[in-house]
Amino acid sequence: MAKAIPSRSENYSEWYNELIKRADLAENSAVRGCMVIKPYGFSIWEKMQRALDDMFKETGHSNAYFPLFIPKSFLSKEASHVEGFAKECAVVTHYRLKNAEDGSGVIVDPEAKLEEELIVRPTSETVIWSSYKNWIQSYRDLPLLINQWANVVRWEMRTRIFLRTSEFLWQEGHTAHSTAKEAMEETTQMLNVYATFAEEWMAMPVIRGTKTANERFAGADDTLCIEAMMQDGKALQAGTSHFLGQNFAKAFDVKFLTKDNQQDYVWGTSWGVSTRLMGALIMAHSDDDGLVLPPKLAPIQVVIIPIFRNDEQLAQLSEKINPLIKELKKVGISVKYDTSDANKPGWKFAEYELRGVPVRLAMGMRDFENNTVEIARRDLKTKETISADGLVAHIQNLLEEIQVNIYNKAAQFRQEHTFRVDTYEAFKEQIEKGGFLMAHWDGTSETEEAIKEETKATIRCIPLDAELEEGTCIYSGKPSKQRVVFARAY
RNA sequence: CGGGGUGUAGCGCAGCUCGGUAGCGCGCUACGUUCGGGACGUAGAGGUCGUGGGUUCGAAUCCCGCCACCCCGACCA
Repeated sequence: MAKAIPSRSENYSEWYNELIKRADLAENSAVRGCMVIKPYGFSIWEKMQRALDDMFKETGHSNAYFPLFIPKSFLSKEASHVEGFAKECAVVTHYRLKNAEDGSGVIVDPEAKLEEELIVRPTSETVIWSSYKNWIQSYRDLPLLINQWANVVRWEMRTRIFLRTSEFLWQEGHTAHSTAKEAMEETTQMLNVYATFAEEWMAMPVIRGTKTANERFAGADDTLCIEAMMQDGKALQAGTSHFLGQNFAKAFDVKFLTKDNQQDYVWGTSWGVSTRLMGALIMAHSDDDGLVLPPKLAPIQVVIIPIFRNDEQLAQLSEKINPLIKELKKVGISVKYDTSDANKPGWKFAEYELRGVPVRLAMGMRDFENNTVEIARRDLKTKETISADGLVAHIQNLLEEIQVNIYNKAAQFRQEHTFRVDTYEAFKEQIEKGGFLMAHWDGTSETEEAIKEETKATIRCIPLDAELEEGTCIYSGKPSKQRVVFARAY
């Protein structure tokens, strides 16, 4: 029974939703806009967490945990921050339920109203800086380099599983420094950590850039980001790193004594990536047959499928396969040996393809006698029969090759869908076909707004590594010194 | 918040126009035959038809209300 998922070209968002369901990554929950991340999906997230967490530790950060609830008064201390988040906050007003008198169930106990309402964190700058005030006295306490893994809630009007859910999981780094320069360096460093993670682990090329004032984080002086291209040509912001200046230090009165005994406000950064990366991973590589996972993040890197008619045959095959599994595990490769007789091999082939397992081995009696094994790779959907000798090294190489190949494929796709446009006419025509549009912009919010209004495209970022080039703004004709990245975005 | 759609077995759906005691496919259970690209046979199990009310001898079906979810837009990571 070939139960194909909808194709990308037919209906991209249906393909995305159906793939998530069928690959057993996640499902919608009883609560609108929230998701249940299922074990297979969560194990991918755990792999992401592990890799990122190691990188944070290597760059000197420590994990801590701050509370889910934020006193309402905290949120109003930093003016632009409130403005950015006020519209999407969940508010706790009561602390008790009781049985309804008419027996219709439980109701909120009106007697149990909170003195001060609590906000479910949309992000934690405010609680964290209120703690930092007590933690920091002198330049000797700096830099303070903290990260937390947490859930946050942003009451979104329209949600999309993994990409924009009302509750999501993320990490948020919050650091404090004695100089602006050092804080800016931290901001850049963490952006580079994200870019490295995206490219080396997720096999997803990204553009590093600066956000325009319109797209900047509420409360930041500067926001850096990595932007990736999805297979429908839309942009996805995959991570952000903010230079907070002294904004939160001033709002929460976080001062320190400098070496020469002067009081000064500390300089801050914050940076985060979320379960949105799961959406990015799916949309960057997967195809009409299902998920395609980079080996470095695949929960199962190799699946082994025995082809047998009876228990004796399975036992024979297992005699060969079990030692192989041991060897693979010894070199750190995760293996699944699917001996279930509930489904036929063909069913299993399709199932593991749907789940994006990078390498599949199949061994039947024919192979057993010839000392061979059939090896198939998910990224290219090719297979060959090879000798069972030296398999471990072969698989190691193959996994590395697949990791590189899917990166290259994504990079090539991005290159083929990136266009330099020099007139607004060309811009409007090309934006309908999707992709990144490299165009000159006069640097004003008005122009950006107008283009967004007319074309739904936004400036994804001002690339950090772009060459300077004199030109004129496609919209206003005013002078511009470099091209910026325009795209329609998730 | 606007526009569209959907709620019937675990999942996907038909039945509703024209009211008569609920059906198909997948999945599930048992047994047998199968097993190198989503097998087949036989026998089973499984449903307050989203919810509240109304009309009627009788409602999944007709009428009124409510709720939930999905998709498309406006807001955002």
